[in-house]
Amino acid sequence: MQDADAGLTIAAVERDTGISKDTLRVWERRYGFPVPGRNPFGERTYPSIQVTKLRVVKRLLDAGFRPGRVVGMALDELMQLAGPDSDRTAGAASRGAVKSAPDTRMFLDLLRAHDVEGLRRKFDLALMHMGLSRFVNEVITPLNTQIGEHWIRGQIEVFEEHVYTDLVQTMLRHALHDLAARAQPGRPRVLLTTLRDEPHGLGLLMAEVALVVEGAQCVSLGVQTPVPDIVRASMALDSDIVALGFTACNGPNAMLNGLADLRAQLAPQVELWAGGTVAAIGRRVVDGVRLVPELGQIAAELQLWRARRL
Amino acid sequence: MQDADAGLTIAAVERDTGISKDTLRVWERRYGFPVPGRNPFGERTYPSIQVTKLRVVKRLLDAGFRPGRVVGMALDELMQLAGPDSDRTAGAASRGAVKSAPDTRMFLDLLRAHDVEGLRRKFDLALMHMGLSRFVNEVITPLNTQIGEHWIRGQIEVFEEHVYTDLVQTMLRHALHDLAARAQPGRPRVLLTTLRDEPHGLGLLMAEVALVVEGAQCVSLGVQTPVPDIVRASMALDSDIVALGFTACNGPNAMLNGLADLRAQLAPQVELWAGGTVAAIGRRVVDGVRLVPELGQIAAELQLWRARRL
DNA sequence: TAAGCAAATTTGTCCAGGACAAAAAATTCA
DNA sequence: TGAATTTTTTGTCCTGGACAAATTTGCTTA
Repeated sequence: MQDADAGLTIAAVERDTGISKDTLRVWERRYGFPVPGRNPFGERTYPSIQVTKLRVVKRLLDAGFRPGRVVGMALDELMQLAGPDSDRTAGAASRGAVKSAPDTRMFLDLLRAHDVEGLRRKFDLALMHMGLSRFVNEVITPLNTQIGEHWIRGQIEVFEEHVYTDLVQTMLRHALHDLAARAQPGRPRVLLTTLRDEPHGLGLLMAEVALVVEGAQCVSLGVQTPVPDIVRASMALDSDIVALGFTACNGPNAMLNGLADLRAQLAPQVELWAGGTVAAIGRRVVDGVRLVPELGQIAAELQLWRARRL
Repeated sequence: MQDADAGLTIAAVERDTGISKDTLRVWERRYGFPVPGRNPFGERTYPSIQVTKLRVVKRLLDAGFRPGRVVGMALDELMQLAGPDSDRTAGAASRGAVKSAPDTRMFLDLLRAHDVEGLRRKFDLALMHMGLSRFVNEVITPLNTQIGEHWIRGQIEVFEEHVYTDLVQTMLRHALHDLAARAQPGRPRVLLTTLRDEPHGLGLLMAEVALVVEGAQCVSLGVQTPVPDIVRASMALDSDIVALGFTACNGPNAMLNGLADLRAQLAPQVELWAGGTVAAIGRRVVDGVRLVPELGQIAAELQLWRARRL
């Protein structure tokens, strides 16, 4: 029965936005936003309108903007900023949007109409019709790109994105299970995971599919494995390749440090592959790390690996 | 290059244990534990042995002990306290551990021998042999419990737990996909997810299986959905029930606040169910929230719901 | 012009130690 | 014995200062 204007506590805002209490207080001190009210005990209470704005700000930060530039702006300015391709995102985004199959549109429409059952059926149909590889390359990959762009601009609901991710995950794992049942023990043995601060696992799953289809033997640790544990796993499982997934949502430095750390601790004969949105890495090359930015390259890379092994 | 004894930062410990920075500092001040070292910048660095103890302490707190009693104890005393069913935990724990099929042992051995392929095959075999419901109830549930206990005591590698989670997730999603293909549109419509600071999705997946088997129509948002987005989703998808998953990894207060928030914002006719390790909640009851601590209760709860609807 | 390097700025996280409400335990009283 | 009160425990919030790491800016050199 709480009043809409009662406002959220700082802990609630941290939960809702993912911005830490420390950061919320320091923004208030430095940028004059947010400006919460106070309850009778002197504790901050954030009106929901400010929380909304905080959510938009957070999205822009994840897209590469800096707080000093955006925290002070008005809400509608922020929306506008997220709209057209802004200088920061232009590089990665427009290059990815090459050509989306015409029917991508249909899947998106179903998602936005919240017809989950329909979407599920259409996915099944498409998979059956196209086969796994083409399904991943021609449906899922372009959909990911489009949804990513909508996400940046706040043109898609958080929960819509969640529904999509969960659905696709089920599709891919279903396929993986069937493939694994038929798999022959073979090389290379690939260990898949993401670093500690990378919570997105869809790309990883897609990579696993691509690898298994090509006859590699995969073990996935899921997301967010600390570096020392990746090292231990690669030893225990005797892997030939450690494949890491990345997205744009974390600063490039976190990536680079993690990669360098891992490379240093990994046995030298174990290869380290980095996939996903590694555009940011492209500039500064890390020694001993193979970049595989596109799913399509995985087959070729595997052939190269096998050739190298002869 | 990092030393094993370098120690974790306070933020890392918060992530690992679920104990907030504020609480960690105040324990140090009040109980003299933990006693982190300091790095050259005066920042706390927690040796991993202390983090291990903190994990055990956290477990005991969630089971109902009070900090004043346990924070000062030695590690082996704590283990002893945590090991056998202690007075406090007797209720919830022993009921869950009813009888672990003798072959639970076998799965664990395969996992700890890092025989991923073997584990996968044995899982498949067991599923085929027992059927989905029994597989979940008699294999996965006890395995989860056992792995959870090993985990607390540091008797299992992080990556082993990751392998297990990924494997089970694939098994369950494979089954869910097959079920969904055959599903009839029906009631209730259930929306599944976890709150923002709950990253564990296995329990949620198991609940989804249990619900779908009983003829409910499920949409899962995966893990870590912010409260406002859960509300929007439940409206957009016209759900009858919102089901949240919990584990012990977050403080009971975070849960309770999140639940209360959500209940207040959700349409009144939508039921709110909380499942998983809700032992901590049991004491303080939240109005308008149904507690479903055991998977086995889901079928009965659904019957009740259907009866209520007549 | 581009590239390398140093200085300045931005930004998130940490710290200390005080305060206080809510929950739990202990005590008192009927 | 049980209900009502007081005391203790405990988590979270507060202020405002500090600082390293990351980034940008300005300057110099090939």
